[in-house]
This record gives sequence, C-alpha cells and structure tokens, in this order.
Amino acid sequence: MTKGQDTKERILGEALDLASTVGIEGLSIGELAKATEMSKSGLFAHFDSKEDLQLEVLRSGSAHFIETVVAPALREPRGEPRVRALFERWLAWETLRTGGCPFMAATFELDDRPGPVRDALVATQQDWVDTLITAIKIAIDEGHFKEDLDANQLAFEIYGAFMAFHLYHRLLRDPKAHSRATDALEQLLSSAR
Amino acid sequence: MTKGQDTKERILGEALDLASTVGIEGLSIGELAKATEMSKSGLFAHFDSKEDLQLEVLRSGSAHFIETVVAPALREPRGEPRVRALFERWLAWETLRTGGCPFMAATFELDDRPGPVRDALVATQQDWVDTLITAIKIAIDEGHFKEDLDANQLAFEIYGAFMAFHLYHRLLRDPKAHSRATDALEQLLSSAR
DNA sequence: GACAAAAACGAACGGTCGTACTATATTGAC
DNA sequence: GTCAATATAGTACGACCGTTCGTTTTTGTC
Repeated sequence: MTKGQDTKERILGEALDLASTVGIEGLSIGELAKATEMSKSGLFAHFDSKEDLQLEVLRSGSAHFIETVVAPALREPRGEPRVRALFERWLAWETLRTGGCPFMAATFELDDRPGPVRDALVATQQDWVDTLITAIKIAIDEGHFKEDLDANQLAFEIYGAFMAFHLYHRLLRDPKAHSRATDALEQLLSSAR
Repeated sequence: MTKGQDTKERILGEALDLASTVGIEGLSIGELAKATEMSKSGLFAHFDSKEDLQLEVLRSGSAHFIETVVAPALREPRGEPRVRALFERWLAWETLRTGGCPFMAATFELDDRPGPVRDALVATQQDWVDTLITAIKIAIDEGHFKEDLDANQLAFEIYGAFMAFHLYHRLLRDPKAHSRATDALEQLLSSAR
C-alpha cells in the first residue's frame, strides 16, 4: 500500500461520509478538501474528474457495504436466520454513518439523471436486491418459507420496510422507527412461513 | 388574481417540476429562470431569498398534493375503500411529475440538514402520515379492520410499500413496480382485516 | 392618453464550482 | 545521500451561484 493509495482511501472514506449528508451530487471538491485537510488540487490529483470521484465513492461504499452487511450475514445459517441477519445488519448500517445510508441518498438524487454514475448505482442496488432474493429462495429450499412464496415480492416488501425506517428515523426522528421496522419484518416473515 | 400572483404561481409550478428531478436544494435560480423564460432578477423579485423560494415550493406542492390525492380520496366511502383510494392516488401522483414525487426527493436531501425548509418538510410529511393513520382508524371503527390493529404500524408499512415502489419504478425501472406495490398493499390490507 | 404602481430586466458583486497548469515537497530505491 | 518518481500545493480560468441595485417596460386607474 503506497502513500498515494492510502490517502486516496482516506479521501474516499471521508467522501462517503460527506455524501451521506449532502448527497453524491452535492459533494464538492472544495468541501471534501477541507474535510480531509488537503488542498483542492492535491486532492483532485487522485481523480480524473468529479464523475470519476463519484464512481469511486460508489465503488468503495459498495465494498464497505458488502464487508459490513453482506459478508457477516452470509456466515449465518442458511434460511430464515440469514434473511433476518441481512435485515438487521442493514438497519445497523443505516445508523452507522452521519447521514444514513449513502445509497439511499444517491437513489433519490440520481433516479432521474442519466449517466455512468446512475448506471453504477443501479447495478449496486440490483446486486443488493438479488442478494436478498437469493437468501429468500434459500429459505424456501430449507423449508422455512412456504413453497409458493414469491421471493421477488418479499424482497420488495423488505426493501419497503427499510426505506420506511429511513424516513421515520432520519426525517421524522421517530424513536419508534427501529421497532416499527423490526415489527414489519416479523410480520413479513410470519406470512412467508 | 393580479399579474404578479399569476406569474408567481407559474414559477412555483415549474419549480416543483424541476425540484422533482434535481431536488429542492439543487434547484437554482438561474435554471428556473431559463425554464420559465424569465430573467434571473425578474424571477427573484418574487421571493425574499432562495430559502423563501424553497418554502414556497413546498407549500404549493403540499397544496397540490392535497388537491389531487387527499381531497378526492376523502370523497370515497369511509373505511377500507378510502385507505385503498389514498394509496392508489398516491401512486398516481408519483408518476404524475417528471421526476416523481418531489417530497420523496426532498426527504432524502434534507433529512440531515437542519433549518426552516427541513422543518416545513417534516410538518408536511407528518400531516400525510396522520392522514393515513386517521383513515386506517376509521376503517377499524367501521369494522373493516380488526379491533386490535396498530394503525401507526400499518401506516408505516404502507409508506414502505410506496417508497419501495419509488425505488423500483424510478431507479430500477422495473415494469412490475406498480403491480408489486398494489400486491404489497393487498397483503397488508388482508392481514389488517 | 397621462401617470403612478407593479413587474420584469440588465449588469454587476463576491463566492464557489470543476478543472488545468506549473511548481514545490515528500517519498522510496539504489 | 542522490535522484527519479510520486504526491501535494499554489494559482488561475471561465462558468454559475445567490443577491443587490438602478433602469426600463408593462399594467391598471383616472
């Protein structure tokens, strides 16, 4: 790990945190330079363009997500426990960063702005949905969920529970947000059985 | 209705549309002036500041929401039909504007930025949640939903279904988004009965 | 049609944006 | 310790930001 790679990673870490509050579009080179205590030009030398920076932020954020949410959950037993673990770690991930899940922020920023950054985000989100679907299908195979369950539909509903959690927690500052989210999951799981 | 009020309303209409794609923070006076084919200064004369503009956008958006979603649904019969109508019109509202529901975009932009604009948004969203809760409680009174139903929890889950719809529709461009959302609602309603 | 009020415009301000270029520090291999 | 490579800083650029101000056009009333 050279010095350059090291600072670049430090930059991306800070960028991810910043992007979680001001968004990936609102993220500016100047502000990021202040946050990392670097000169604007010194920081910019690590990237080809702002778009490149955004793509790298998504990439590194995605790697971090897999590391802290997906990988540990995949170590849980196959079936319902794993689905539950995915959801719980997802919620924890949400409260990890200053401004919540950076992908949520990016989703609503980029949904109507075509380009490579949006494409990268779509790929990331689709991967995550696929991860959920796979875990659900395994739970069906294991006999934890009923045979005729629509895995895609359940993934949709689980995603909904998470997003409602984001709204209640981040915007409305509802202290019951977390329990509402877990209750919602339990409800979904019990009708999946 | 004087000329000034008239153009101001035109501006706000255009602003709401623009904000639905670039966000309420990303909304710039210059771009809005281009969209309305006015001069920057001529347009700005209608507002005290950008923050004032943002507040007015929220206010006018909220009025429009009540007009096209809430009011017609309240004309539906009390109970489950009204809950259903609220959700359906909410979905329709989402697909009405170029960039989807402007409040969703604003929610994820402002959730971590304190200030009057955030406060106004919170009030709007809370009002809407309360509207949902009230409709659900009426459905309980009417005997459509079970006596011990947690109305707040159901509102949370309905909100989740809507937000997942936004994600699948706007970002993932999933053609099944709408049917998944209505399926999710049906599931929720049937376990509420 | 005159005239005051209201509305829209044009130009300019200080700042910040993303980006280019050149120069100075800092690093790591010999 | 030397020296090239790497990494950071400095400065400047045109563009756009939100905002101000003075001027011009349009409006409605008498």
